[in-house]
Amino acid sequence: MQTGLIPNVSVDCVVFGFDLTNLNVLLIDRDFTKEGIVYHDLKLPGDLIRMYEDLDDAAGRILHEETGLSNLKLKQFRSFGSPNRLKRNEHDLEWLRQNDRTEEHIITIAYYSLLNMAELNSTKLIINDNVKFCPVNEVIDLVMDHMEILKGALEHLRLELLSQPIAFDLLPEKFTLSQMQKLYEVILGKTFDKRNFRKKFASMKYLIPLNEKEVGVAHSPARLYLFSREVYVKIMDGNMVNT
Amino acid sequence: MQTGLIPNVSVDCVVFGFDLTNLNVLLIDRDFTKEGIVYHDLKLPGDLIRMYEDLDDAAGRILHEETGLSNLKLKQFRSFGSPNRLKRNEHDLEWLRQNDRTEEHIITIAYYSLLNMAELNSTKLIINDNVKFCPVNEVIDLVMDHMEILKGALEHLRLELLSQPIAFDLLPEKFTLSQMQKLYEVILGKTFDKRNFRKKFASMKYLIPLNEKEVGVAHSPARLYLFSREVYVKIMDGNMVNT
DNA sequence: ACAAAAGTGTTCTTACTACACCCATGA
DNA sequence: TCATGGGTGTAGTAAGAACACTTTTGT
Repeated sequence: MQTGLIPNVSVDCVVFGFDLTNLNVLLIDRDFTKEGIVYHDLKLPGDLIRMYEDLDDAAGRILHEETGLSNLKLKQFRSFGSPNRLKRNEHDLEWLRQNDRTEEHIITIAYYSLLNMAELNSTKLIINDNVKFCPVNEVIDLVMDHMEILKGALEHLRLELLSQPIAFDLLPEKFTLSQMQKLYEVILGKTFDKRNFRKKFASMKYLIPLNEKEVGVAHSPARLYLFSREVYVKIMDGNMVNT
Repeated sequence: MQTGLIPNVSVDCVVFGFDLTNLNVLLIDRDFTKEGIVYHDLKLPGDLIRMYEDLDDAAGRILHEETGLSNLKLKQFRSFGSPNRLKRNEHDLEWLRQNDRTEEHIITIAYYSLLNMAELNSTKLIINDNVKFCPVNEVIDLVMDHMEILKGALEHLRLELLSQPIAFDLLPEKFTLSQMQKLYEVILGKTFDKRNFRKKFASMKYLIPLNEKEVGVAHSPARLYLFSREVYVKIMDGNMVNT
């Protein structure tokens, strides 16, 4: 009974973060030397899973090991198993050669996760200095098929945003409606009418207005809101038709 | 360079079929003898994939090998990788023991596919007589975690039905609106008002009414319709806001 | 005083809901 | 002639889209 790594199965994690301006994704620098020149290719956090390890557990463990982040909700969204997915360009081939891994066929299960960057420093820590958030729309090239995985995650994120209350995982605990609108605009890539946007969400009972206002802004401070998951769940249970 | 099977990665296929009355799923009889008694456990089509084989290709190949069906659109919908997913009950354990596979940890990529049973006999063939369609709501027990996979596929099917034109993959080429309504009712598990249902779909330009009627029914024959994927694509392209 | 964003209503159009009867056909 | 499903319209309600100005605050 072997208990090492499974050589053909990995997980990769797409961690999105919102800094109230841009949508960002967590990337790792894969250092790589060829003919004396150091290249800094970027990859998603991810690695082979262990024998007898649950997929979701593996995703959490690997993300923690590579970045220091923990307690994130990770959700599987797709698998990638093309036999040449590791060999997209010359850098990939060279890296595989140097690590003696040119004959590999690895199937990866891709996960995605959402995190609010505004509260990152206080509660969560990123350990390695080769780990960083990059604005999604500035990411133009990643290692292997990681660009495709990122695109898949984005697509998935857009669909989820329209049907699930996931915006609040990307926002600070207390947020303004303008911040929320900005989030929707950045992710969906279009603008919304302010009045219609506010009217729509004002009708949602799980958005709790606080008697508190923004501080430190150079204009009229906006009201802060809170997302109540309890209220959300209550409403959804009521809507359930299927027993 | 080994080119055999990957021992830790499989695909499983959930093939749904509609016979104008029930939603069915394709199952395979896993014969299994214990203490002289033959058990007929049911499983989904599925097997280990080959080294250097694409996941989608593997799903098509394995489904063809086990059932004879070919040219189905297979779509990946989720992975299952719990370390004890193969050992759900005593039958599973005994089967694994007899096949000397008790130490396995297999990650499976689950696929689903839709097929119209009315035209099955003429264009597609099922080769093995241990393969059969069973009404989904009569399936109460499957091998290993296949029940969970089936439930996941059903959930996925319901969501897709509400947002994609997949009903037509389950219907004959020419169909009546009542057949279509029946399909929606069976899959979504609720009934619809006939007038509202017809009004809604009458407004969809990609449903082409024919000057043709049902034959061989013991009542007033209904008009037949056709789904035009060209028109559907044209309409969707027009709606695209994202460039 | 000015710059920057907060906040607020009305009208129109479109989609969904509820609901009941007569008609055409084959047996 | 009867049983079976085919086929049809209206009125009410709810949700989304378009559209512009005044107020508050910090600098």
